[in-house]
Amino acid sequence: MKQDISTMADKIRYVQDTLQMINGKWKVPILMSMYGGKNRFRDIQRNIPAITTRVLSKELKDLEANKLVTRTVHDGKPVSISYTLTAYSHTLTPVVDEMIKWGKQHRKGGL
Amino acid sequence: MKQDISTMADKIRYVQDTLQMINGKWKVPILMSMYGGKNRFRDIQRNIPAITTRVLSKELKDLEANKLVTRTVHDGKPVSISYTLTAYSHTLTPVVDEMIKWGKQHRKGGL
DNA sequence: CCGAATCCAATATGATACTG
DNA sequence: CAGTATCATATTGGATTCGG
Repeated sequence: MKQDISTMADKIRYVQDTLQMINGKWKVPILMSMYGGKNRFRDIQRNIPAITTRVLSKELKDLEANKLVTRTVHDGKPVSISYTLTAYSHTLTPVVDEMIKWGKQHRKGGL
Repeated sequence: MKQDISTMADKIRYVQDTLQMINGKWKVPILMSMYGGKNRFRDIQRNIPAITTRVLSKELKDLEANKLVTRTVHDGKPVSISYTLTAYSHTLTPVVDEMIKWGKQHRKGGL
């Protein structure tokens, strides 16, 4: 078995890289709400309490720029637009799952 | 084996709770840099590239308010002050470890 | 050394209204 | 429905200085 020879400074840099991808209050919740498949803007918004269209719009653009979501325009009358998670975004699942676990066990509001 | 019956809305709330504890660019790196034991302000600052005293001061207060770190004043001439992690802060280890792993595998700068 | 105080810039978030 | 535009506030981050 190999041991982890990363220095603490390395680890801090890794974490900072991760944080840059999912920074802010909204990105992880948005990704979570999209797990099902195709998602329309309005549906995502309904799934995230209290997010405004302005913020959601900006966050979706960030996520797209980071290759975590894909935006697709479906022609038709009227055109519909859907957002889907990329395969890449699924690599974040272990991180997100640990965050869910922690929040569940330690939330202040009680169970 | 029990299944997880949390709804997506629940999970989103859990994650939001977690995010509130570790929000921002600095809290997780600060916690990581403190793993060794007692830490003085100046040492923590040295471990986190580019953090200023103002930010570190504020973040340490937040972390203290959230019971993740303890501030101790050691009498003497001159007095010295140390920060240590609480037992509670160690419950975040799985989250932090996953963030390290992800950052290590996906960082843009290459290995 | 350990911060607090001050000043300021940059981002993030929010409320509301509006367009195609 | 899927956003954009505008305005306002809040939070964060940074530079510098200063006191115990």
